[in-house]
Amino acid sequence: MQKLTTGTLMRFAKNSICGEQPILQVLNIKLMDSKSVNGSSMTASQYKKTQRYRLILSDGKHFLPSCVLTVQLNELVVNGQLQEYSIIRLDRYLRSDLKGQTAKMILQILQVTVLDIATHKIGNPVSLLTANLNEIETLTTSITKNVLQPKVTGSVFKQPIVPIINDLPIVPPPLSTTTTTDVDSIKNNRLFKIEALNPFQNKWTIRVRVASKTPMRTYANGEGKLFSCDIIDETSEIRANGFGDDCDRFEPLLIIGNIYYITQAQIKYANKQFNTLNNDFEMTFNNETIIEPCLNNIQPNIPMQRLHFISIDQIQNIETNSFIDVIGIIISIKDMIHGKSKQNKDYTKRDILILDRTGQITVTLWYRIAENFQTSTVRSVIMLKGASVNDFNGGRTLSVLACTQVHIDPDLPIAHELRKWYLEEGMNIDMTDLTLHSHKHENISWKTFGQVAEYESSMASIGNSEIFRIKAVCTFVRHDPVYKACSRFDCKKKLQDNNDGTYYCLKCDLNYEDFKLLYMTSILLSDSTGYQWVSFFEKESEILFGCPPEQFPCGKSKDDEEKAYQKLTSICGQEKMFLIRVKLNHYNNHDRLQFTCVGIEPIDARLMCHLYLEDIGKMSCILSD
DNA sequence: CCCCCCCC
Repeated sequence: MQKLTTGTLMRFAKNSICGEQPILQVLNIKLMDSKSVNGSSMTASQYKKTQRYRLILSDGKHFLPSCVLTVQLNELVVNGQLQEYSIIRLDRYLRSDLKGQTAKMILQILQVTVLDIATHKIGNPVSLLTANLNEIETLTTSITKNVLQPKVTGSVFKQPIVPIINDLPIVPPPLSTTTTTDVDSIKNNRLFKIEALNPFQNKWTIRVRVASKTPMRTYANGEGKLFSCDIIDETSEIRANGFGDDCDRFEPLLIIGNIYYITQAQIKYANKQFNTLNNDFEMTFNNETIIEPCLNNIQPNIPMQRLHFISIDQIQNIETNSFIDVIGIIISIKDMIHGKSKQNKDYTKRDILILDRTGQITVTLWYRIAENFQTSTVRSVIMLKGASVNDFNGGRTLSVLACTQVHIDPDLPIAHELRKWYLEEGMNIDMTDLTLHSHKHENISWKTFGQVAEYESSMASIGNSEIFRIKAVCTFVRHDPVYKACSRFDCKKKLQDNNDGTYYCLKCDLNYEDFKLLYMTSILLSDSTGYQWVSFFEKESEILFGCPPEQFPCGKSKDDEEKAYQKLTSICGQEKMFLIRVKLNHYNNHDRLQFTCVGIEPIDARLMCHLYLEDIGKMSCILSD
C-alpha cells in the first residue's frame, strides 16, 4: 500500500507545493450540480461531458473537500478506476481560490494516476478549511525553498507533464516593452498567461492577440446581441464573448491580428459541444472588463494563429464530432443547395472538395458561409481552423460550423508551399476521395471474382456492406448510360416523360419542366477467374466515359447513335483497379448482393507486385504446412 | 446570456 504524502495539503494551503506530486486518498466523490445541464435537450454523451465531479482528498492528516476533477478525467470515475478510498498521485493540478479567500480554496485536478485502492479511510484527517492557521504559517518557511524545483515523472496519461506554476504568477509585467498607458491598466493586476486563467481567479491581465472575431449578431432566445473572438498568447487560446453593451464597447476596438491587454472578465467552463478551442474555459466580458490596445503591437512571441494541421489522409482516424485544423486546395465548388432538414428547418449548404498531398475530402459549408462563398476561389488555398469531423457512409466529411475559422489564401509558408505543389504536381494526380471510401487503401482486401463467388454466401450472412479491390476489364456496357433525373436537390429519381414537355417524379409526386442528366449504368467486369455485373453511378461513369453526362451523345439521330456506340465500345477492354462495394439488398422477397463501383484507380504496377508477392507468400505457407 | 452546427 502506498504511503500518503502527509502534510502536503497544508503546504498546498500556503501555495507552496507546486512541483510536488503528492500521494493522496480519495474519501468521497460526488457529482456537482451543473447549470448547463438544466432544461436542455442534451444527448447522453453530451450530458456526460458537462458533468463535473467533486472529490474529497486526504493526505492522512487533513482533507480538502473542494477538489474538482477536470471533465477529461470523468471517464476514470465512470469506469470505476477512480472511486472512494482510491490512492492517487496528483500529477497536474491548479489551485484556484474563490474570491481570493483561502477558506474557499479549490484544487483543480488536471492529471492523476490511480495507484491503488484501500479498504478504509487512512488516518483520521480533519478538514483543511478549519485547520489551525498558525500551523500553516510555521510550515511555510521551511518548504518554500523547493517551490521552483518541480519533480517530473511519468504518467499513465497522454498529456506531457508540465510543471505547474501556481495561479499567482511570479512573472512581473514587462515594464521595458510597455508604455505608461499599458502599465496603468495592469498596475493592480499581474500579467497572466491564458493557460493560467480559470474561473476562480479575479485579478488578472492578459496580453493577447485577436486571432479571429465573429460579426456582431442578435439572438432570439432571450433577446440580445453578442460577438465573440478567439484570442491567443504564447501559451494557449481562449474564446471571449461580449454581450449587449459590451458589444458596443469592445467589438469595434478589437481588430483581428492586433494585440491587446485585457483585464478582468468572467471565466467559465466552455461548452465543448460548441467551442472548438483547446481550452476548458471561455471568457465573457463584463462591467469590470478593461481592454486596451498594446501600443507595442509587435510581439513576436505571440503567434498569429495557433494551428495544428491534420493531413487529409489522417482525418479517417479522427473521432467524429471533434474539431480539427486542415489546409488544402479547393479543387471544386458545388452549387448552393436549399433544403429542409429532418426537423423541417430550412437550410442552405454548399459542398466543396479540398485536396492536399495525402488525399481529398468534401467540406460542407452552411448558411451564410455557403451563400457568400466566392466560386472564384477554386484552386485557392483554404485553411480551416476548428472544422468539425463528420461521418458519412463510413467515410469522413468536414463541416464548417459557425465557430469554424475559414481563411482563403492565408499568408502562411505552408499555404504557399501547398499552392506551389498543386500547380506543379497536384493538379495531375488522381487522389483518393475520403468521402467515398474511408478505408485506408492498404486495408482493402484484394480479390478475384473467383474469390468473390466463394465468399458471397458468407457476406450474405453478415448482411453488411463490404468493399474490395479488384483488377478487372470492362467487357460489356449496358446501353443508354444517361437518364433524365429529377433536378430537385438530392432527389435524382428517374423521371417519367409525360410527353407534353413535362416530367413526373414519383418520389416528389410533382411534375417538372426541367431535368438533369445523370449517369447510371451497369458494366460487366471480368477477370481470369470470373465476371460480375457492377453498377456505376455518376462519378465513376464519368471517369470511364471521359465526359460529363450532358456531353454523352444520347440523341435519336443516326450520328448520335453512332457516337454513343463508339463511346460504349471504347471503354470495353479497359483494365483498371476497381473499388467495389457489395451490399446485401432485400429485393422482391429475396436477398441479393448488389455490386457498386465506388472508385477507379489506374493499375499501379508496384502495388500489383506487392499484392502478388503477398499471395505467393500465403501459398508458400500453405505448401510448407 | 450564445450554442444554429443541419444534408446526402
